[in-house]
Amino acid sequence: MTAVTRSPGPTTSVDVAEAVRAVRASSRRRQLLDAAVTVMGRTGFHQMSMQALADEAQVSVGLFYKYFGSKEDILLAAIVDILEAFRDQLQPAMDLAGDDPVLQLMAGFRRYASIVDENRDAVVLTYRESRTLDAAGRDRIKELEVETSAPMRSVITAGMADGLMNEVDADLVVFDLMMLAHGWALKHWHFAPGYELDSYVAAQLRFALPTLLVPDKLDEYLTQI
Amino acid sequence: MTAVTRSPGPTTSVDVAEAVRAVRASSRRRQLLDAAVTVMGRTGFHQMSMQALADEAQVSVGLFYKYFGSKEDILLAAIVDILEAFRDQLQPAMDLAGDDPVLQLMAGFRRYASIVDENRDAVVLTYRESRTLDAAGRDRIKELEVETSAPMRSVITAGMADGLMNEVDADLVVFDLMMLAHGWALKHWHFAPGYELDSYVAAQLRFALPTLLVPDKLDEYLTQI
Amino acid sequence: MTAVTRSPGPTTSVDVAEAVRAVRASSRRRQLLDAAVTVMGRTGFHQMSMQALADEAQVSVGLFYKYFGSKEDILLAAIVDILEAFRDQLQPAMDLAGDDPVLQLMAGFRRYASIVDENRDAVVLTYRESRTLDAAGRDRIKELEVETSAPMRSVITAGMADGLMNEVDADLVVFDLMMLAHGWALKHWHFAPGYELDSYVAAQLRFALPTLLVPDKLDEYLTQI
Amino acid sequence: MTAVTRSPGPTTSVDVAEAVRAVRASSRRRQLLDAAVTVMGRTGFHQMSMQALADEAQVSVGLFYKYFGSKEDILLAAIVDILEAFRDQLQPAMDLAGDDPVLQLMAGFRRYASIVDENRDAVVLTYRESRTLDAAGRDRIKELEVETSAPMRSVITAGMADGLMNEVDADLVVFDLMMLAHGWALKHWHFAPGYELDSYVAAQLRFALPTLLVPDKLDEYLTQI
DNA sequence: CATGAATGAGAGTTCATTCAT
DNA sequence: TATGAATGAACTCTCATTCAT
Repeated sequence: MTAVTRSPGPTTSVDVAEAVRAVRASSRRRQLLDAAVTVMGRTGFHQMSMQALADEAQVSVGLFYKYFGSKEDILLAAIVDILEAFRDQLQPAMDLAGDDPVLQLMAGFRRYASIVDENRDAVVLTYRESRTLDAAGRDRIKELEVETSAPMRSVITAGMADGLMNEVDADLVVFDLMMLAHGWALKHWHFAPGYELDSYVAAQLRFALPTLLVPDKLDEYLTQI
Repeated sequence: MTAVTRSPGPTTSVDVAEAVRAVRASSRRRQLLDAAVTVMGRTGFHQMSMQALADEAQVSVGLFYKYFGSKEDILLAAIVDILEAFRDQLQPAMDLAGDDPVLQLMAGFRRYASIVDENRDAVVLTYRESRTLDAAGRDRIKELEVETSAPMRSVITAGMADGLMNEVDADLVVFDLMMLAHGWALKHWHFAPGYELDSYVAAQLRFALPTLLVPDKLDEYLTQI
Repeated sequence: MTAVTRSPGPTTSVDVAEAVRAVRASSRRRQLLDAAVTVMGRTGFHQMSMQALADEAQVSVGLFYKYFGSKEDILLAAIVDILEAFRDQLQPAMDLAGDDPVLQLMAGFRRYASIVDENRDAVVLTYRESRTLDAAGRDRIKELEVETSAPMRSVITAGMADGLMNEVDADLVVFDLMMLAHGWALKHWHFAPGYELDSYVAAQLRFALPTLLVPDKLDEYLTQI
Repeated sequence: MTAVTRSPGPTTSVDVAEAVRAVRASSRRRQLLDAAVTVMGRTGFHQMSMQALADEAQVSVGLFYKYFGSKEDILLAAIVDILEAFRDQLQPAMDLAGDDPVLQLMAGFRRYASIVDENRDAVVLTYRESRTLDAAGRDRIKELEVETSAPMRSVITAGMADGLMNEVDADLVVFDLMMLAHGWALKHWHFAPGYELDSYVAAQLRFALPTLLVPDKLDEYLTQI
């Protein structure tokens, strides 16, 4: 399962051999990281032995130590990976929604939730294991989370400036939206029987939009959910 | 720190000596559990060694094994402890708020959030370590969480029946409210600089009430937050 | 094999229970250290696995880590142990030889060599493994070696002052004597077939004394070897 | 650092290309061996990883396995290398000293010490790591050491036969001289601050010659040191 | 009721060695 | 000839658990 959708990056291959090696190395890294997320999702970080991890990835234990400095490094890499996906994919998805701040916000939330859905294990991981990391790792995570929240926050600020949205605490609203999206992973045991991702997103938008929109605008958007 | 406010329980003290012993035993248990929550809050369950735990509680390692069957038992006890506090204290707090379902809901959320505040370590623990438990333990947790949600769910159902509240997905709303309350513990690093518990509760109520109330009722309640 | 002869130390047992525990602990430490020297003598420090060590000492691996911080600590303790034996037992042995500096020196060398003989493994260890230690450990060793050399150096200085001995480089002579004594352990494979400890000591004294004594005094002492 | 001065060996170059290859191979071998001695001198055999060794030699790990069968083989080769230098260079150096057995012995000791000086790391290695080798390797070392001692032993025997030297245990004296020369490497931390190689050699000759020479001959040679 | 010395299985990590390129 | 990615056995060290006192 290679859930994290990553941007390919420009390959200005000066040296072919080196490029090939780099690609192979990078795909190796992905393979290892994916295996790690899978196993951690199944058993948790601490219960995961390096041997079990190696078995899952179908490589030797030692190989992990060529790509990561330590077991904890693997955890950090896995968490940073998913958080970067959030950060990098939110703005583009919102841009596609046109100029309307409300529609942009809705698109942002929808994309956010779908990334959560594609990486449920990894999202749970960010909650479960961030305290496992050292201070530097934790700071990196918090930083990424704040960066991720930026596009949705600015669109709310813009909406308020335009008079489209009520005066709210934009920062709080954004973190609430992110938490509700995380809920799809965190409380999946509870929601999965009754919801699909789409219906969950729709329900949460119906929950959250009323605080943002004046009554007469609300209906207009609710029908578009 | 004995954060969990627990109901005293009926003391049918037939034999004084036995009662004293029971109390001491129970206070011992509390002492040990409090120490466990403290250490786990600091380092996490897996990083906590039984020796460190014994040092924190100022007793020997062996003593823990008189009160708990295993290290994992301690974790389960600590988590169940906090979840029982939620379950047992929500209804009473809501009863004190009178008959108005909206005011009851607000009181319930407020009480929920204040328990979260008093047991931030333990709440984070429920997110971090529930996967550590075996299936039976996890089921117990889920069960308690569902039980806890009952009072708030019924009051919303009642509010909708009375026409006081909009038609919403009551279950989803309750879980959302609980998640937002948990947010005070989970994202404390983000919210603590800008919020006190009271202002956090007020802000979240302003966020959540619009979805529940018809516009003309909304203002009336918002002023009471 | 408990080769290192150690001074018992005063036991002002205020608290009997504690004293008993202390004694037991100290004898444990000796037991573990003796096992370590034995195994290291057999296989060398790096080839010695902690499991093999535990097997030799007939205890569990974990127990070693209650008494020593790390494998390297065991090595340092073993080396320091033997070097302290040299340092502590040389002066007393020399004092027993009376006032004559030459006789004192001979007694010192004889005692030094007999400690070497009783701790051949440990002596070889000091040569083989001192580079294994960290800088602090190596410094401790050098310090002890210099301290050990003090009694023999002063007796030579005294002998020269009295006119009993020729003018020599006292420090060099002492280090030479120590190296020749070490030779009994280091080159045991070569000397053992032809020498007993006593004859080795005698031969080395015959080798070393001529440089120290004027010809007419020499014969007098050589007959006493 | 190519400290070991090695005899070129007979180059019966039938085929030039092959000779070139052989030379290159042999210089490769030297390069690898020198790197090994350097790293081992710095860190010890066991602490030296093949990767560190390859880095030092600026080649790949795999290449070492073209020239040596195993890591232990490298150690053996390094030790044998230095011991062969001793064995091969002692007799020629002594021959240059003329016919006088005493002067020959002095020249032998001086050469021996200077080889020690040029290969301090390697000499320490022979003490530190010989136990690391298997029985066959250890036997090879002992054999070489005995072979090395031969020229000095025969010159002493000759000296005694000529009546130039006192009756001594020739074998013991030679081993003592070698140990004292080794001391320049083994106790370099102690002697280096006060001695140069030359003054160390001189001091040790003043220490050792009195046992060999009758008093009236002694002065004559001491002035030539 | 309370202790803490002792256990030993299992963890993360390293590294000599191989082999396809 | 030379590389270095990959292996996996073996290592040191930790720590939950027990039990004699």
